[in-house]
Amino acid sequence: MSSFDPRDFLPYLLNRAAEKSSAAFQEIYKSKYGMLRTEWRVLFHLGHYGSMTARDICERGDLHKTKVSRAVAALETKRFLSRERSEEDHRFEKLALTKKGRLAFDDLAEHAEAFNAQLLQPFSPEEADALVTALKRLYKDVDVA
Amino acid sequence: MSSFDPRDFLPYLLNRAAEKSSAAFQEIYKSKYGMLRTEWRVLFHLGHYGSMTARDICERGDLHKTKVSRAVAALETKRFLSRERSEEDHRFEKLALTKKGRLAFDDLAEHAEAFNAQLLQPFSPEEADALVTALKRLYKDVDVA
DNA sequence: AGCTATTAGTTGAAAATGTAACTATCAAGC
DNA sequence: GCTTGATAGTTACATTTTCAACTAATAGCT
Repeated sequence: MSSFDPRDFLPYLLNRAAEKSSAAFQEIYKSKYGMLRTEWRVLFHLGHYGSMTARDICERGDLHKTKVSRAVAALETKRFLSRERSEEDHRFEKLALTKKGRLAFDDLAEHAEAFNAQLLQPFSPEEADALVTALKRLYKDVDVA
Repeated sequence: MSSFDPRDFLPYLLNRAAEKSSAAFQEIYKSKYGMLRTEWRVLFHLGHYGSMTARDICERGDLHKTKVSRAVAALETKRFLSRERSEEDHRFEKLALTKKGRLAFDDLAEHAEAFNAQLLQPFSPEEADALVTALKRLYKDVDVA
């Protein structure tokens, strides 16, 4: 038929690659730690950047606050993180990984790095770099009124 | 903290870009035709490749059959497509766009192409090409046991 | 022909997500 | 110090998605 191929449609290509790679990696944190996607993301942010508030995670991770709220609650129940109300401003709560959370993060971060490397393996360093840069740029530029 | 940055994690970068670009484009088919994401995808496949079965759409579009089943039902209700049982094999049904469906597709395909071009605008033709190729390759390579 | 395995597609229940409304706390202006 | 408005986070409800079980039809083996 006519027109341009749906399989060259960027949102479609992105979704496909995102979904498949996320699903593949999910196997790991799901089977080892019973985590959901959002929980894994929250864990990763806390592990990498250290203690912060839910709001920070929303911003940094581009996650909706309800998602984060639920993920935090779940992670707390499973004892991967703990909360502490801020003294100065009682609306905030500082989130921090527990020892268990830290261990899980250390383990998963290694897996993540290896997984990432594996994904990028077919590409040259320059290609890999270009891809990452392009994805970031794409994200930034989307307003497209 | 330590380890590699969660924001360089490819599944995350992909998800982010996918979600944002899909959401942006969704505005169009949602407001104009009241379609959902999966419905739009089904429409696009049928419009571009012509009549086919639900199964074909699943394969080509990498969509789960329940998603397609429901999207097809919804599109049929809205009179964007019609079904016809195959004579030879009664398990199959051939799906085809109605006139209304065809009009919607023609319109949306134009929008899609423009949207795609806009997404790729910040990139040089070579970069754009490299990106598309990389996304396809990425998708293909993911098994990563 | 008759039994078993596959395949196309649907459906129901459980899980996840998104939207919007809500609570609680703080800030600012008056 | 009181009112209005913002902000952090939660919750309720509707919509979607996923998973697994299901129907219906065909294929293949004996």
